[in-house]
Amino acid sequence: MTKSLKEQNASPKKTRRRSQSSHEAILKATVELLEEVGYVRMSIEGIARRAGVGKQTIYRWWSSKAALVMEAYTTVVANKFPLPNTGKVQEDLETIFCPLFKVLNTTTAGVALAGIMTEAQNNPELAQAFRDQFVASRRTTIKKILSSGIKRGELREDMDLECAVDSFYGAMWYRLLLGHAPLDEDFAQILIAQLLQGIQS
Amino acid sequence: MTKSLKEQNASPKKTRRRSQSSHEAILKATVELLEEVGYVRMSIEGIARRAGVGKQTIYRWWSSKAALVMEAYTTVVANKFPLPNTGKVQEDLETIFCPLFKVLNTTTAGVALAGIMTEAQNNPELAQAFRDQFVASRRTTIKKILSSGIKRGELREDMDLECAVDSFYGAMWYRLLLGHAPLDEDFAQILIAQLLQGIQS
Amino acid sequence: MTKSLKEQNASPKKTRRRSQSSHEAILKATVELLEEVGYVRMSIEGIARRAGVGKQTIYRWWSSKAALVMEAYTTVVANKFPLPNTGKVQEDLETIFCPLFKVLNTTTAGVALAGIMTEAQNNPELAQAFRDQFVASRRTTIKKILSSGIKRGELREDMDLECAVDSFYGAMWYRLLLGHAPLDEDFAQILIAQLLQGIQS
Amino acid sequence: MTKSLKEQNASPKKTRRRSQSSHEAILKATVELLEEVGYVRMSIEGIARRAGVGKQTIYRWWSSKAALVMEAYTTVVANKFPLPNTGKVQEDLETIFCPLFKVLNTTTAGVALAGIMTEAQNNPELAQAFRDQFVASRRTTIKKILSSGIKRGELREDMDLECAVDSFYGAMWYRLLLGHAPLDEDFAQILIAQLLQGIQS
DNA sequence: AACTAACCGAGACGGTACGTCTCGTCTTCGC
DNA sequence: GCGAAGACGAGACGTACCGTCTCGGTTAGTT
Repeated sequence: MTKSLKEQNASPKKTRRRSQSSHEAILKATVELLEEVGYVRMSIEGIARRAGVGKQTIYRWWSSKAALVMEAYTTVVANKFPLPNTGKVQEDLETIFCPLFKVLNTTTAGVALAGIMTEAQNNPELAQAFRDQFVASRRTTIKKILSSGIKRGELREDMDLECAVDSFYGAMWYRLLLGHAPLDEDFAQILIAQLLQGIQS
Repeated sequence: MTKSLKEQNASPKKTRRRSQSSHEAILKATVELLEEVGYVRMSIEGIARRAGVGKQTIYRWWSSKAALVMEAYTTVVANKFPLPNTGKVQEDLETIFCPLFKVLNTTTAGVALAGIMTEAQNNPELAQAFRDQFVASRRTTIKKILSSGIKRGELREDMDLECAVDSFYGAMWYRLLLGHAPLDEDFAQILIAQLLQGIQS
Repeated sequence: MTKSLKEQNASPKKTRRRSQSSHEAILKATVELLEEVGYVRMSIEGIARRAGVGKQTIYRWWSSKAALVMEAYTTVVANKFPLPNTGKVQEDLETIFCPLFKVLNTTTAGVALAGIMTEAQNNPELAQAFRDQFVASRRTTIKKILSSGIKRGELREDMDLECAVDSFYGAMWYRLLLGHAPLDEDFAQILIAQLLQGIQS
Repeated sequence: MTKSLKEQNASPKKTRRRSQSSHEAILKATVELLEEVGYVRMSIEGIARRAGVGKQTIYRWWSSKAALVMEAYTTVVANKFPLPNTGKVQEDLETIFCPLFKVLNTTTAGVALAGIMTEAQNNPELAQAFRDQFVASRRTTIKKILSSGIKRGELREDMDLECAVDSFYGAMWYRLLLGHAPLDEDFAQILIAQLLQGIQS
């Protein structure tokens, strides 16, 4: 995600273009530092130093630390979990959430996402971008699965889709941010089962 | 929440004690600034300035900005919602969550909680304190309600209590932090109904 | 006197250079504050505030408050009193010391020098710099005058040059620092006369 | 030197008097810390800590760090060098200055004196006390020796006493504070000889 | 082949806030 | 009522980064 969505410069400019090597060095340094020191301890100055790059080169292309992190992780996390949506609802959901929880649990992706959410609390522009570019597509995936389930008659017609999606992702974020209990595959299965069946006897 | 739990000095110490007026002025300034500028823009220096207090007096009694905010809001939010737990499960849950969502939605309490969660991402000590002193008691309340429901035969015996609690509070935090949809009383009711009944047809 | 003597970078560096206006504003603020509040009451923060400059800009170029004061006064006091050394010893010495005492007496130069000497007591690096860059050249001037006097036969061959110089400057510093008696031109004349002739009958 | 000269309470009050042991512990801690960390690095807080005494107990009886140091050293240095004044001027002066230079050179007395002089630059009250209670008596001693010399015909009648004293003590302080050359007994002898005879051929 | 932007690294700049330190005063309690 | 203990308001310390702003130097496309 670069500085602006309006970057699609209608007129393909004539002069020197963005340095590919700097771009990569910056993203690499970002990922490394995120692992090493965590989100808030990671500074733009530190990234520039590590990447062997001028600060301005970072500010030129990204609007904030979080935008940087978002670019670094968006593609990685994004396209790893393609849409199944072909079998039963429960299986489809497990196909999505089990590996997702595992990745958040065992890599720095969790810290990165938590960092973005953190910064979004005080950066409305980033919050918007995060919702639009990252969260929305993942929510849509779940909604499609649930919608298919409704069509197939597996799920109630009167259910609240948004609320259901919030239940899944809410529980995930809650454990990710609060850390009071493990965010593992077992949890994914129980969560899915329990929401599908309800807890009423 | 002061710096240590051991403050209940069984031996009433001999020297000058904590200044009551400073203590109050600091908490007051904290609440005011939180409303005015938000969590991250609020600085310890600013609080000290506003409270007419030396910085050291803040550092002496609180370990971080978040600890300060936590003390300022813990009591306020905490004891406003006493345990109902006398009727049906659904009613009890609504008695808890409807006013809670409303408060988070319409006052600065939501921003404050989000700030604490934010800082907890990089302050393990605070994270622990937040879980132990704030989150735990609220989770316990819900667990009691659900347990009573199980005893009364309203809820399944084989349900996962922790997972159920995560579903409720997870959805709440998710909307609080991400802000993609309103955290209102309607949402509380739908969330409760849907989790109780499940979404399966 | 900037942070290093090696600043005469034979290779004219490439990046943004030191801001001339900031440099001047800092020296100006230093001199002003020295007059207004005295050496120890003068703080780096205060200088930065007065000069409209970031603290880091001061720390970048000077290692201490004293180094700052030294730069501010070195040139001023230094080159005002060129070497006479052409007539009789007594006249030459008076040409040096009379205006020097007057300046120390009637301007803030005295306070500044006292401040440097003060800080030098606890800053060996500064003490060295002060001796090398400030004191030494003034002592050398006097030694040249006295040496010429010896060659011309005006002064004894067996005199101790160092000790003689200490007698002149020692008396000056003593009155400057202790303030028990005026450091004026009369004193300069008596001091010179008395040391030249001795006090023995 | 205690806080006030008016402390000689004509009416020996009935209530608790100054604690002798605290008084001594404070002076002892002062001397120790002066040796260990030097004048400016020594703080009132540190002295109180070392002496096992409340800060207020120090502030009650001394007006500043320098006043403390002055009391600690005044008696020590003061009465060690009794007035000779019985032989020839040169011998008398050497009897005074040789051991004095040696003490300043080889003990912490030099650092202590330098510290007092340092603080006096920014504490007029202390400066006055230092001149009156410490410097004056030492100057008087020298003046008496010189006066005797004049009476005996050893020294010129038209000499400037003040200026002569400044020459001796000035050179001493100059070497003590600047440290450009040793302040030893050889220097004392040369200084005395040279000032007595003059440097003119 | 020369021109000419834009981009690059480097890092100085005015600032804010950090968390620590010490100051000199104020308050409490025990002896 | 003195003295230890230490909390208090104050404010400077030196550091870390912020985001902006020059600097030359280095690339690419045009021309």
